[in-house]
Amino acid sequence: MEKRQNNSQDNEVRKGPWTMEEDLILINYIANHGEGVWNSLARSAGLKRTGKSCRLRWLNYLRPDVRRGNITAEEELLIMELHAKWGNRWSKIAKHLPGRTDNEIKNYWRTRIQKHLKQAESSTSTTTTTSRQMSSPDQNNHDQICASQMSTASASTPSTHYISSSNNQNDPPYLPSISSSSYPHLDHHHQAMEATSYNIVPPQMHPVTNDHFWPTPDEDLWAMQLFNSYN
DNA sequence: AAATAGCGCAACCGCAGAATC
DNA sequence: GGATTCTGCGGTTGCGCTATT
Repeated sequence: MEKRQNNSQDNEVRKGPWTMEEDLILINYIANHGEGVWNSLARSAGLKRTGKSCRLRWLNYLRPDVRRGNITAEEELLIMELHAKWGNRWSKIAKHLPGRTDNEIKNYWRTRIQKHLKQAESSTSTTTTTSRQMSSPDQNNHDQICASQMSTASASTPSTHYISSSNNQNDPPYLPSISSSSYPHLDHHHQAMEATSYNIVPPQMHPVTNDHFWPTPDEDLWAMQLFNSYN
């Protein structure tokens, strides 16, 4: 079936890194109208981006409950555990790691865990498992590797069940957490800003994750505060 | 100090399934 | 019921930063 390109691609469509102005437009628009219907959102907001691009930017980067900063040991364990169970179902795995995005987990897996597994493999195994299986994992082999890694990891790390996973699978736990390191990631791209310029209620320490978070779950408020802080 | 390699991550792409017309 | 559009997912790429030579 021939798929037509999105309407928002009919005109000139911007690609590449998002600018501060684009971020602000998107944040402000979502604060006022909510998210969803991304193609029309992109058009209505006046963004020269595809709906897909807007969605990705929002979900992976701008959303107020996105947790930034290092993956903790507990999170890593959980990722390995869930990956052993489900394979590369990153979005499914991400639902059990509040504030982490599927993209982040996927990247983390590919850049860190896979590397560690590879190293462990090369030091402990001279047999049949090939590096190709790691770079393009066959699911069964992959799960076996993960499972063996899990047993190793569990031996050295207390097998705590991290994060209060929601009882309801369809209702992922909401932690309105923004780690303090989310400042630098914005600064990195938008040099004009400094953390102190946000003028937002200071973050508190989350009792479970030991991460910083804002006590209000009000995303719109967060977005509006952020928006106002630019002006 | 310059060149290069490696790494991390944001963003893009293609595809499949769902939703809508 | 078929065509079209939208959404979400997993895989991949490319760029910027850092470490190493």
